[in-house]
Amino acid sequence: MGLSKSDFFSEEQNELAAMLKALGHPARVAIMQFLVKQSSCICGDIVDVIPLAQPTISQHLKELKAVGLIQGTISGNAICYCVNPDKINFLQAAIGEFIPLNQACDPNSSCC
Amino acid sequence: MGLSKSDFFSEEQNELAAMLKALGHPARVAIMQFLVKQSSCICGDIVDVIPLAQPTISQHLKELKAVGLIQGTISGNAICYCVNPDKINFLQAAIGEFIPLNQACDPNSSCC
DNA sequence: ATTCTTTATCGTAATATTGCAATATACAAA
DNA sequence: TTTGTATATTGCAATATTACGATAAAGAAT
Repeated sequence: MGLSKSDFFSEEQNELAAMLKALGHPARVAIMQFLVKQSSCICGDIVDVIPLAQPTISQHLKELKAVGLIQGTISGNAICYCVNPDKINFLQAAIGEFIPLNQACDPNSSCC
Repeated sequence: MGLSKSDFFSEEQNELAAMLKALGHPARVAIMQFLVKQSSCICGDIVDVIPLAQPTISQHLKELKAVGLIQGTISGNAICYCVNPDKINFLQAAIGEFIPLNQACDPNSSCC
């Protein structure tokens, strides 16, 4: 159906999935990397760095903003985007929970 | 177009995005959480835990397997899935790089 | 006021994803 | 060999995503 049965899953599962999904596109990964590299939020030149049309970039930024991974504030003419470290920390911790602490069989064993 | 211009982006960007995308669905998040909770790869009962039809679960497992996040080995009749900690570690490190080290403006400043 | 610059929105075509019923495959058990 | 159990594949309908041209909106600069 193309629609996930998000009603069943928990709030946490849905939010985590939404954030991961937002990052699950090379253009958005590239945007994040660029913003971090700037180490400041003097922005507006993302379009020059990524070979996608301006409306497309705007759309990708919107998606990253929607899940809180980046923030944008109006600065006169331009808009100033920067990464929200809190969300990244949350993501990193959530991913860390996917590491099995005491996995009974290691990936090289006969089982896995 | 629905097709990302993945030719432009680097191998790393594409691979990272693919892994994040694979996790970007609540059902697949739930599968990962279940596999980790098992702390062993005695599997086969994922279908009982997640309210999706067996072919749908199989498809989700296939996607997680395709990016290497999980591994499955045939164990007689059933198939034994378990998490690949290496890939999780890779992901966690990659996400960590999204944290701005010396961001010139903090999210509460006038800028961001 | 007009023009330029920057970002957002709308509309839309191409493609991808999600979900499942039906069916296939593969091994185990009887 | 037949039956049962576990997983995969196929086919398809519903929906979502991606990309971009055209256009709008909003402030800056002249």
